[in-house]
Amino acid sequence: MGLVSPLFALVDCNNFYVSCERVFNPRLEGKPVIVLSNNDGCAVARSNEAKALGIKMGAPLFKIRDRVKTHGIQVYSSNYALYGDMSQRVMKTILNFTPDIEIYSIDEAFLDLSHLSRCDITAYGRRIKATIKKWTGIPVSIGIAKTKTLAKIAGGIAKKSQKTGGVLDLTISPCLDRSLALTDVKDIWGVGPAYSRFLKENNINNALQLRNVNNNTFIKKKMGVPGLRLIQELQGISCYPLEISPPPKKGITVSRTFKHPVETLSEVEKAIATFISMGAKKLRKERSVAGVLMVFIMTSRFRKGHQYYNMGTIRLPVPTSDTSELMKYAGKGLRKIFRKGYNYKKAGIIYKELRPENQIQTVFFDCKDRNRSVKLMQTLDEINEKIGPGTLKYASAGLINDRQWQPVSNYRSRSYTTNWDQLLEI
DNA sequence: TCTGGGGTCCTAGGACCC
DNA sequence: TCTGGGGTCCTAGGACCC
Repeated sequence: MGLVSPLFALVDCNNFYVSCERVFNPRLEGKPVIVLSNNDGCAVARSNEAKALGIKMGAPLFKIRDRVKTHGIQVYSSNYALYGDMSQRVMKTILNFTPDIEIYSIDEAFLDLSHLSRCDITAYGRRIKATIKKWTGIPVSIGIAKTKTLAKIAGGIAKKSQKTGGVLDLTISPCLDRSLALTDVKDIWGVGPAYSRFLKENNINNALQLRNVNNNTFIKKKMGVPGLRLIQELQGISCYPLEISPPPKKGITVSRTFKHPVETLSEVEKAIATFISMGAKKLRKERSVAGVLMVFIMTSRFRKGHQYYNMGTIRLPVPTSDTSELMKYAGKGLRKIFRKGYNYKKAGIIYKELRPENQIQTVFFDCKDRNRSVKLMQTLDEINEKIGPGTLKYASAGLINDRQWQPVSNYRSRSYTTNWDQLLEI
């Protein structure tokens, strides 16, 4: 530690969701393809061809229907079972090269390459890229640099520039400055719309200009401590180390936008009950219990006029991951915030103050039989694991066909890799 | 009548990420 | 008509305490 100066690589899957669909449907190669968010709402992944047609990230499907039609854009509902499984395959492939990997998101990983001999770094990157493509079918770009922020910039250029062949090492300085000058501030990791506007108002337009800023207090005032770290990272001083084992989660959220607005308390109750159950399952998978439960409901933020948003917070007497107990409290919370006369478009639950399940302190007057509840939940999870999700559930979540709020996905591909009934046919 | 200052904790909101 | 979901961190301001 500390003897070797750090060297990071960022492995970033290209248009990940689209690439996953292409692995199992090669006819999509070379065609414009988009993958939609929940409820087939917005485009959340676009192939290069779709980007070239001007389809923006997050564009609502109903606004791009005409282009979809005229250009024959291939449309897919998101298939998270497939993407999650493909992600695992990519990460396992990387682990064949080094154990020092931080899985940063479903389609990105940081690698620590500090201990590698510096002369053949780019060749090493190319081997990783070729192996991932060969073993999983997923194309990736790789950026290499002294800090994570610089590796992100390198990866961004590697993805766009044909010349790099998908791998760019920015440790060599003339190349570094040129790349920074070519990087718009809005494309820097950690710079969003607000900071981008602020920087441009002050004539800081690219990453090189930001790196060379000498008035730190003015940055600190507007962008806080993260702003200062950002500049350091651009200067090659690493502020964000590799995090090999992920820190424990601080909260678990389950929320959905309803395709059709929901008016009645009983409909919202069913949705909330379902979210409680989904979230409780996640809690148990993490071997955690929640100390605080929050319930929220809201009307559409795109609608003019009467809006309503509210959140109910409930401190649980004893932290728990028991579905029926959580449902009881969620119902109370919901009834506190529910108002008649609104069209609700979205609702959700949040579990907070998570802690390991083996650290619960019971209160003296706790009358619930906790051992029995733990056994019941284990049985429930096992049955749903074996026979299929949703085999056993609580009646309060509603029966399959009376859920008006339930999501739609009209363009779903099959779960090629995770469901025996949906394997690829040849 | 004159009425301090420092510390902690909590929460809401803003900013960012994918 | 139709507009995603799940996270993190930081900061400012209020409540409260001594």
